Amino acid sequence: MQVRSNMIPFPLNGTRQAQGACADCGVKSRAVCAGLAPEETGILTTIMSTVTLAPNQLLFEQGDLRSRAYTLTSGMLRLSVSLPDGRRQIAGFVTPGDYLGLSGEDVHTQAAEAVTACRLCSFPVPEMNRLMEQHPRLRDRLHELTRKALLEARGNLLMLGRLTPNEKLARFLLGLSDRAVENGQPATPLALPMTRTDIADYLGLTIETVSRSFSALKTRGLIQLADAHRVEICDRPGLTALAGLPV
Amino acid sequence: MQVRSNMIPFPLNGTRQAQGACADCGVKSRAVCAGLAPEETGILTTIMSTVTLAPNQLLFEQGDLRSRAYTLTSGMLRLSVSLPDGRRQIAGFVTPGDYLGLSGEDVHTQAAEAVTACRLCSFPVPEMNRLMEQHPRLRDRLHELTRKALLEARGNLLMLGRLTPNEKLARFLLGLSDRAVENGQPATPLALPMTRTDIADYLGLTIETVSRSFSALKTRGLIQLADAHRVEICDRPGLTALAGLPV
DNA sequence: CGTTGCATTGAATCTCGTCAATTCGGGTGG
DNA sequence: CCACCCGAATTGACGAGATTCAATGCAACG
Repeated sequence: MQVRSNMIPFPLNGTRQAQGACADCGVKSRAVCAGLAPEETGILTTIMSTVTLAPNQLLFEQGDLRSRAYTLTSGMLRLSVSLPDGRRQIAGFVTPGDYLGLSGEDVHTQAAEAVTACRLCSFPVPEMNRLMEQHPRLRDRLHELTRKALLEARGNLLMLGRLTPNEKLARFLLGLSDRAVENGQPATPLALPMTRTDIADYLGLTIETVSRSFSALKTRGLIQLADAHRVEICDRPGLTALAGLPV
Repeated sequence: MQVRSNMIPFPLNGTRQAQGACADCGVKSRAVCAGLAPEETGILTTIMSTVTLAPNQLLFEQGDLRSRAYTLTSGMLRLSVSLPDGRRQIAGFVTPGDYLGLSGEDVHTQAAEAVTACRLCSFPVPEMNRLMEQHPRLRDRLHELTRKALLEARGNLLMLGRLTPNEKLARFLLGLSDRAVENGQPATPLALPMTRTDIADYLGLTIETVSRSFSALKTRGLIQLADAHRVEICDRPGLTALAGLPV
């Protein structure tokens, strides 16, 4: 059983404000927006507002009514499912451009919390649904993102069920690195904004095992740790092989 | 490391034949077809053919080109991902009404094999895509099924990462039971057509641990085994509590 | 009636989780 | 500026629990 970091309920530090500037948005090529024709780029603006979150702040909780959908524009979130006794599984880390609300349920089945300070675009669900009907490209884009999310979730099943701790960590680091590249950051050194507890809950391990796995990868010369939250990937092919991934 | 059952490559026992009878189909209320208006029910027939599979027969393999989509009408399939060294994770068991091809990739990322004798409707992917464009309801229905699949996959993450073997087995049995009910069968006794190896690869365990968990649930009076493939659920609330699921 | 494949059970092993101590780094206040 | 404190991460020792290895049981089939 592990102690969770103090959760800050949503409206405490959150701010919402109308904002019309999609033009200079850094994630528009990867986000939902990417599906829209040039003349449509503005349609989301009409129903959109902006949210900011402080680290560890809760965006929504398991069981909350889902009234809004979101696109993360900066920062990182974690999506998690918890059992009554406190065991927690992190279903994924949300990086800029990702959309929250793909599974489309009425009530949230997972919680979303900020890992780092976050900035999001927020859309009311009913309006979003209306826009989807009116704009086929938006609808198709969301469908496409849902399919990708399904592929990713299924890939994680193999990881959780059949990989060893070292293999899990290798895969985790490579996945984060790929996402960093997608977001225009270098593949290495890699920032690990989340805590060891988060990583453990993502990989289905304990923080101690995660820490030992970091040490194991270091010993094998695959990575180096500047500090606990900054990894240098020294041997990417080696890491890839360990992770059991295709070259 | 575990030995796999002998795989039979696809065209060996498979048969394909044109068939026009959706009218008396037993799964049309749960399958893709459920999204179609009465006058549209026939549209799929025009591009459809029928496939039958013998137990353990391979429908497609990881890496195969995805040329067809399917709806299972009877029997059971397993979807699995394997590592080069033979470790395998079963992503899910496919029951009647389920659709194969939701994630929409060009190349299959998982294998599909028959657990029992199966009967499927088969659709060429290009024609299916064309139909989706022409029939919004079909498209929406597939989107809806994709969302459900995403929810299920995410639920399985918690199971694989954080549940104990007994809890995993309890959840597995309850899930199967629920699906049996959806397909018009009694909630108990429950048929387990798959092998212990399949169950182990689904739950991220070994066959021995699966077997011991069955024994543990028996000892606690939660279930009874007529034989290895037929379970009587004696204490559903008890099982539900053990699985950590809401009542 | 022997063979074969699968499931169960037992015993030994080992990995990972638990508990506990130590280190490290960042922030605060004197 | 430094001492102190606190939370997080690392490391070590130990033990529980799952895997591995091995033996037995059981049912289907030729």
